[in-house]
Formats: sequence, structure tokens, C-alpha cells
Amino acid sequence: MSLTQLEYFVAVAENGSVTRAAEKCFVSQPPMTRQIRALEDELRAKLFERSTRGMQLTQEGERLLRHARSVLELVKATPGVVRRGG
Amino acid sequence: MSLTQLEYFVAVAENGSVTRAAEKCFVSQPPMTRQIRALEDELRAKLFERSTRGMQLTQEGERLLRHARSVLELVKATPGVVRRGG
DNA sequence: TAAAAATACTCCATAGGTATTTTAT
DNA sequence: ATAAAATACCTATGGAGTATTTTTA
Repeated sequence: MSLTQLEYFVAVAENGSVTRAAEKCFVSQPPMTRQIRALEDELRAKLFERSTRGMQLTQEGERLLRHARSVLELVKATPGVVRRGG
Repeated sequence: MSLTQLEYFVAVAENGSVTRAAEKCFVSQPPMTRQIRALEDELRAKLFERSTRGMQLTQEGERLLRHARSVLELVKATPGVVRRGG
């Protein structure tokens, strides 16, 4: 698992679509699709239902979404923690 | 910042030495040295004092150590969160 | 002078890009 | 028929290895 995968995952969840998430993240669609699948493979969990309308979170995906946001928040706080304590 | 960098950083902090930390992590010493420096560069913080006796955490390093452990704990909990909720 | 970290370089794994195909509505 | 995801293939960035040099106690 990488922080990039968590970022991509949150973006797809928030946009309901790999295509739109990829635009927001300034990457192309295929790498983002691959990272999402790699994350699903590693966690042995189906995170989204796919359709031509986009990507719909599963129950497991919903749980990962909350958790991933916590991780990314913590990471984002790192520079402040290092200088000012936390 | 990457999870690997945080793992390497914690290993160096715990072992007081890049050389020993590298052995524990089954990587060689130069990559680990480089990742630690990259982390210092990105955070614009000196994390260790270097000497021939090894690496000694600075104040900023001490703060990062606590924080990095939190991040890695959270990441480690991910598979459980996804299946059983968290 | 001996230990540890730092550097130079090479190589390879993998992340990302473009083009295309598949799928589902 | 179309809009989205998935796949195939290629490229390039960066992470890791070996050999060596620099540093400092």
C-alpha cells in the first residue's frame, strides 16, 4: 500500500468516477485504474462496483474511505508536528 | 513523503545507526541513507545528528518519531478496518 | 585508524503515458 | 451508440545495489 494509492482511492470515491478523479489529480485514467485494482488486490477486497455510470463504493470501500482519510490527514499534519510539536 | 521513508526513519531511530537499521530492513545502507536525507530535505528539518557512533535523534526527530509511529500503526490496521470495520 | 555515513555509478522495477478494446446501458 | 472502465504496450523516473570515498571520534 502506498500513500498515492490512498490518495487515488479517495479521489475516485469522492468523484464517483476514475475519469473525473484522474483529471482532478492531473494523471491519466489508466494509471489510476491500475492503482485502484492493485489496492483491491492487496487488501483482497472489492472496493467499488463498476458500471458505465462510474464507480460506486462497496461497504468495504466505505470503511476504507474513512480510514484512508485519517491516514492522509495525519500525513498532511507531519510538517507542523515536526516543527511545532503535536 | 512515502511510507517506506517513514519505516526507514523509525528503523534508524530505533537502531541508532543506518548500518544496523539497513540490516534489519534487508536493504543496503546507501538507499537508506538517501531516503533519510530525502525526508529531511522534504521536511526542511534536521532529524539526526551524525557521528562515527551513529545517528542521534534531534528534537525535531523525536517529534517525527512519535508521529511516524502513529501513521504506520494506522496503515498497519487497514486490512482489519476494511473487513471488520474500525 | 577504524567506525560509520556519504557519494558515484549502474541497473531494474514500477509508476505513468498513449492508443485501443471491452463492457454495460 | 456512447460513456466509462479495462487492457496492451511503451517510456521514464526513482528506488536499490556495489564499490568507493569522506568524515570524525
